[in-house]
Amino acid sequence: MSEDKNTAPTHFIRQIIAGDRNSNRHGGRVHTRFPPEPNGYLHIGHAKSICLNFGIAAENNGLCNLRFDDTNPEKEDVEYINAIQEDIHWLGFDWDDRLYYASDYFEQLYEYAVQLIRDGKAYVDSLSTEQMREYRGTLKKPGRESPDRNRGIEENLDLFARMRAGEFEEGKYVLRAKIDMASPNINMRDPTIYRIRKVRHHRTGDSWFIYPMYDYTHCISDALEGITHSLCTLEFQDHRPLYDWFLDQLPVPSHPQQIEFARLNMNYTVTSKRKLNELVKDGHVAGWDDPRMPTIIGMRRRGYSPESVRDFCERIGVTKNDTVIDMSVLENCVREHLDRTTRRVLAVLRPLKVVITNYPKGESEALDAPYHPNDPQMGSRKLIFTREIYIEQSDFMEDPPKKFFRLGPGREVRLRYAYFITCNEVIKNERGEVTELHCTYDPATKGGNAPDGRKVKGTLHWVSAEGSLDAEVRLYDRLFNVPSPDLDEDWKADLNPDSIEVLEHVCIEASLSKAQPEERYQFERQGYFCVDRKDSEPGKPVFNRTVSLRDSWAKVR
RNA sequence: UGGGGUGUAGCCAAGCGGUAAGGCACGGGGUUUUGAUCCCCGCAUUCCCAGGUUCGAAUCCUGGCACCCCAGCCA
Repeated sequence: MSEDKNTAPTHFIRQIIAGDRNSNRHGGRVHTRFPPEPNGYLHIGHAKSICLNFGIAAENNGLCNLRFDDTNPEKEDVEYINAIQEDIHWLGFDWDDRLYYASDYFEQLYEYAVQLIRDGKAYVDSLSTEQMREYRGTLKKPGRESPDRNRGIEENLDLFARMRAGEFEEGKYVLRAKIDMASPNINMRDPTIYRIRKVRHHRTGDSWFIYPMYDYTHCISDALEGITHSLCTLEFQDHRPLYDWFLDQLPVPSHPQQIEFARLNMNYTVTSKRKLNELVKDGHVAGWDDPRMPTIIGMRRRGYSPESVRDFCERIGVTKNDTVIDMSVLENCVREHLDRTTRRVLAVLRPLKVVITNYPKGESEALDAPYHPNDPQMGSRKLIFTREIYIEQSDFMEDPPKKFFRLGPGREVRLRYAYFITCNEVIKNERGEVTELHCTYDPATKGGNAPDGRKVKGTLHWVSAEGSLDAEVRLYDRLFNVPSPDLDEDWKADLNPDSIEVLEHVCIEASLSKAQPEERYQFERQGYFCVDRKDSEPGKPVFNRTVSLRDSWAKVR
């Protein structure tokens, strides 16, 4: 988080709440809720809502509930209920003992519905879906009243009870609120509040044959929980009159205020549960936690820190504007946090053997290497230097172009924290591929400093060829706590940079480098989350040694 | 004349009648044992447009224009 905010960051919701506390509205309380439907995994868009809801509550000494909006059993599953809770915790928020389910209120909701019927404010309708659409009118033309609209109260009561009892097939009847078929707001044209669904519910099992609709359920759930500020996205603005209508008709314990804000859109990123679901179901990705996914768990696997995501949500602000956040904002948050919190290690992914010809055979020495270039507090570890080492293949060019700063024939570079070395001989195989380099080192440059003050343009990562490579690479596992392949057997094969596992290792360090967008992205294809690396032009090497975040992202197949 | 929203830089975003914050991106320079980090400097005479009110307008008024959302027995 950027704690150096000199000006108090603000947005219209914070202002509204400050005003409400000031005027003692809701008794000065602030109580929010995060209400996901358990029909998929949480993504970056939800993170915005989570940070907003839990954040607003914390800032105002209030509370934030977690409530599963589980009114549509057809799409929902316990798998999601568990995953969602883990994701919220990972992000750093907690609802204490305030975990609720809309389904907890089914009985109460039913009683309220009966009350609406008694009051003549709801009726059982037998119109089919198609008929109802027809009767609803259009955006510009008012709707017509259903023939069932004036059914007697007793008959409505009887029918509704029998709907609950499961006497009717799906679609036979619905319960509708009796409001205004001519309303310019289509949501007010006698919205459906209960439908018959003979589907097993993940929590209530087979005890219900009817399920309440969102509009009816959400406002009442909020009211029952004593929510003061019900924050939701812009598309629900038109539903607010309905939200208020239900609460005005019923003897609910409180009347929360609904406040809408714009949902998050990010370029190159799909924030649609439906589409993400499709990617998983159709096998385009390995799962919800595939590192390419913009899900919380996907970002987590990529090595993003929760602090970064929270910072991102703070930086993008909260407004009613339709916006598309540039991905670079998120990436900057990740880089910024990782840069100051992660320990560095040296790594070689595609090894090229280097023999230090003037280094005594069989000898080795331990060199001190700090874990962070700018933070001595992080300590250091010893690197074992030997006659044979590996460097990154891309750190050597036999015929280097002018802007290439690294190793080449006759060139001198620094091995980080070790010595200056000069390349004297290039060994090739039958196919003409470089397989080994013969270099000499300057013993006077131990630690990487030249006593005579001479400079080198490049500083290379390296790793001893004698066993310590594993040790150094393995540091990633311990440092970043991510699963990794077994590097013992054949580390060369396992270090295939096209594999997701390596990607995860690389991501950490990778996140620290910037990249040119043009080089990195290809765009969303057909609305899918599908980002590929645009191949760099043949013969035009990419000099930035650190694999970039976006490269990594794209390299996964 | 359906209804509901929104227009401040390439992308976000403060601003709430007193003379355009900040971040990302970008460009230039410096430090550097990661081509990283870090540090400087630059980046809207103008706020969708046009009128009006005012000593003074991004802020108030009038009229336009553009974009987004709504016709599930989804949420």
